[in-house]
Amino acid sequence: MEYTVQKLGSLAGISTRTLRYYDEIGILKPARISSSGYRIYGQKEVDRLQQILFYRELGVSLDNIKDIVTAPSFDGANALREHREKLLEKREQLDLLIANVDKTIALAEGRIKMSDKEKFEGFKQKMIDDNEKKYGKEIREKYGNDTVEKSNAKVMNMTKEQHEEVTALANQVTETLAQAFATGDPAGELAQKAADLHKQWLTYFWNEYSKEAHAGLGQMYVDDPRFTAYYDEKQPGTAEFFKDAILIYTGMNK
Amino acid sequence: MEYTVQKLGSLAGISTRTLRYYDEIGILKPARISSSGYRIYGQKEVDRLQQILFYRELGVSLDNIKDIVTAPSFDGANALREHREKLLEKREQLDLLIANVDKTIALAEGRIKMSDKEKFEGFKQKMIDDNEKKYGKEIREKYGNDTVEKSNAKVMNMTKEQHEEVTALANQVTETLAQAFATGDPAGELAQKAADLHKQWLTYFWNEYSKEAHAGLGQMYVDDPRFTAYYDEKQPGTAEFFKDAILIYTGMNK
DNA sequence: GTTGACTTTGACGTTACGTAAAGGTGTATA
DNA sequence: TATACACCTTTACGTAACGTCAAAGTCAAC
Repeated sequence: MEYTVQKLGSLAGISTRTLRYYDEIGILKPARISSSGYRIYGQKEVDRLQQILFYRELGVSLDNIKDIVTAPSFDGANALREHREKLLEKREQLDLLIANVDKTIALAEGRIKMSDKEKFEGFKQKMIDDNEKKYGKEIREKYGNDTVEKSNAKVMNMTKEQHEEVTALANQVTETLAQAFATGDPAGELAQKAADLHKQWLTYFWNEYSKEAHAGLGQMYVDDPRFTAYYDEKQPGTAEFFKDAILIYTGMNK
Repeated sequence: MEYTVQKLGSLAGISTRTLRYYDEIGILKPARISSSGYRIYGQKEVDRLQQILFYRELGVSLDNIKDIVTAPSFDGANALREHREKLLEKREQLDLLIANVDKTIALAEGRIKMSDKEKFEGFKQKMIDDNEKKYGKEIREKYGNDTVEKSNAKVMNMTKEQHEEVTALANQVTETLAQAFATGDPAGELAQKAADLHKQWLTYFWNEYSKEAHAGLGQMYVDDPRFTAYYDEKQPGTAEFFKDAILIYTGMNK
């Protein structure tokens, strides 16, 4: 399939001027020029434009995009995976912002108070950078959880301290579970510790704890696809593993 | 609390030049000018800057932001709610992009094929607009679910058709449940229909269906805070209601 | 009283295009 | 065959939201 500027433009949702500009700065040159001087784009160019728009969406400068897509060692699949990572980060940033808006609405309605510093949380990339320095890459996963928990805290009307404890516990569960999964033994010390942390976490939400309900929840982690996806995101099989660990922990594994 | 340019700048994560620019275009003027000509900002200015950055984050031009925040009839709380709506939309757009990246990775690995048109899905606001026209506002909720299901489909290695069926079913469950909740009767026709649709949905993921497991899952929707938050998002109490409906449906309500 | 970190007002530079001007091309229709 | 009209071209200036100097005044501390 061959495209002129307008055809490619409307396909990709961008202006013809943009395509000419991309030609000008050498980021996307047409496959060939027709006898009358028209720009003609082909399959390769379509794919490349897709790449360019991906990165543009992320806020990467065209200059940098140029480096990325023209690098001879350009590994498409790998670049996409990195790209995906960045999109996920951006979504987390967005979640923070949304949480901030929720808070601000509550503030406007006089339900809570906010410090000046808090008012800018979510805007600042800085915050995330700081966390990255402290905890390294895995903080991203945590932040995802954090955001989820934050929204839960809202539903649960938790105090700030309670919420922090709960978040810390949830992180510990995730970490311990990941370590435990590496051992492969659901009856092992780590797996049992994960189950115990999970119990502690649950007591924040349950009025009374029972082994049966805990075991049931473990089973559910395998039965409900949403949960399976949640736990298996990093390591497929984690949900199943966790279920086994909880069944052993609660003594319901007969 | 009073702030100079740098103090306010570092608080909000922006440059001093930006603050001076905002003064210049009349979007954020300092509370007063010190005897030596320094810009001094107060509480009102902090709050206003927060508003400005909110809208900036959304991609609103400073010109439009000016109209928004200087309007005498400016309803802060309402503006925030609209803002929140837009952020949620933006997140959905992001989810689309992520889905697209996932697809493209699959493409790169030769697992699927994609049309040129599909390659630009997620970039184009147009698509979302089209859907809005067709289905109205509630599409947003659906899209949220859709995205969730999409990621699950990936985990489950579904075919495209299966995925579509599952998504449709999930939407029906949500809709029927919402209608049923309005009746207030978990034993009523609508609630029982929701439970039945939920069963159908589950059979896509479960190898064998049992009333006990289904009832257990219903109970879990109340016990696990993440699920409660999920179902209660639109209407608090929905999770509890759904649990009751499922217990009645499965005959396990004794 | 002199650093050094702060502030001020210009003023020009930058990115990623938008927009208009002036003109050539392709093809359907009168 | 003319002409209408939607397409294409290059050239060039305009723009938004700042970044980045430069030159000069201010403030607190040693």
